[in-house]
Amino acid sequence: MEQLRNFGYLLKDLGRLYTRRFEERAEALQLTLPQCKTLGYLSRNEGVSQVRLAELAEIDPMSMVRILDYMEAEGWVERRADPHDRRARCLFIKDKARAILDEIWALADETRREFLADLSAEESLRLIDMLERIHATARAVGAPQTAASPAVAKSAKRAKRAAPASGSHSGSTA
Amino acid sequence: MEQLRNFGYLLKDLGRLYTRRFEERAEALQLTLPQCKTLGYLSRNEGVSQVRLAELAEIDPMSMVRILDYMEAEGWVERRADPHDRRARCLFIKDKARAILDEIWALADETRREFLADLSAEESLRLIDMLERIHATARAVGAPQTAASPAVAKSAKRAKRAAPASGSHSGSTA
DNA sequence: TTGATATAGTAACAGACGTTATTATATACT
DNA sequence: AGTATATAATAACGTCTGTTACTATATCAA
Repeated sequence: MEQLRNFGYLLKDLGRLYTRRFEERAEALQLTLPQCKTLGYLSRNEGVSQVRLAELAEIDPMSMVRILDYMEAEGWVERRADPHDRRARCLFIKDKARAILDEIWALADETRREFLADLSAEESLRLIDMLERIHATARAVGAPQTAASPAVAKSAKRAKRAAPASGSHSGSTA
Repeated sequence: MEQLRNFGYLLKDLGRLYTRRFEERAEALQLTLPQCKTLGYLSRNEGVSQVRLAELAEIDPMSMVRILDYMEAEGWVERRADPHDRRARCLFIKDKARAILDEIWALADETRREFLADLSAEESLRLIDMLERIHATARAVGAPQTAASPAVAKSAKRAKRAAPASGSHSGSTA
């Protein structure tokens, strides 16, 4: 009963640990997990726009901008103008990136294997299946204003919950 | 085979979605997930020091400082001087916090139930069991310099991977 | 056409989190 | 006692991620 309460933290922490471990392995490449993921999706969908790629990889478009900024600057990917839409860019991966795709898969495999070491092959599959089902549920719950909503817009402003850098928590702060 | 590669991202994203959902529910309290977790552990271990609480909750000590800074400023917890060690502080929760502990458990239960809605009770238990086993593995892997290591210290500096705020690849585009 | 609205991409800002360095005090060693 | 080392807490800093607002272009309606 007690550990049920830790469910959320378990997820959060596992994500953190996995990311850290993966990026530790990928240090020679100087690429983060989201960057690698982006490269993976792009390699199978060259020519797409940024929004499209963001959709495919389920990454926030603004984050995608930053990922691409870095990867373009480092010569992993290329942004070309879209001949049909002057707002859009078509994305391509460069040879430098193509050359390391296999290495990225290998790193991901290693890391996953390491994490799943205590589980049987069958358990691993069931685990991933369950995680995917939960993920589908979670995504549905998280974005409820897709279909029929009176366009009310949720505006509840979030107050700061972090302590100010320094100085204040003596004053009043609010 | 393909989805196996998403394992890490699945974890990361589930953690993100869970945290978001929980904090959405907890908005009236103005408490984040780590803050709630801290409160939970503190309620069962009043009088401990910050490092000890950080250990118990498996939260980085520096993060714990910030969590407590906020919660002290808001009147959820109290830091008292330790009579036996002038460096340390003894931590206590205040009545304001004690009054909402049950509410926090309820929020956590609701959120977890929501996420696990598509799984049978038995599956949920197995899932959590597997996640905990993975977590143990992951933590062991992540912190290998516990026992016998020649105190070499890992110093590999990480270069910046984020694109600089602006300026560099600007030139024409801006 | 002209005007309204949507969309692609981005800039600027804010919050959360991790890392390293610093200060005060405690403990161990000689 | 006197020096070295460890520890509790924190400050300062940097990166990552999310949010909001803005610009340029496209699409739709009259």
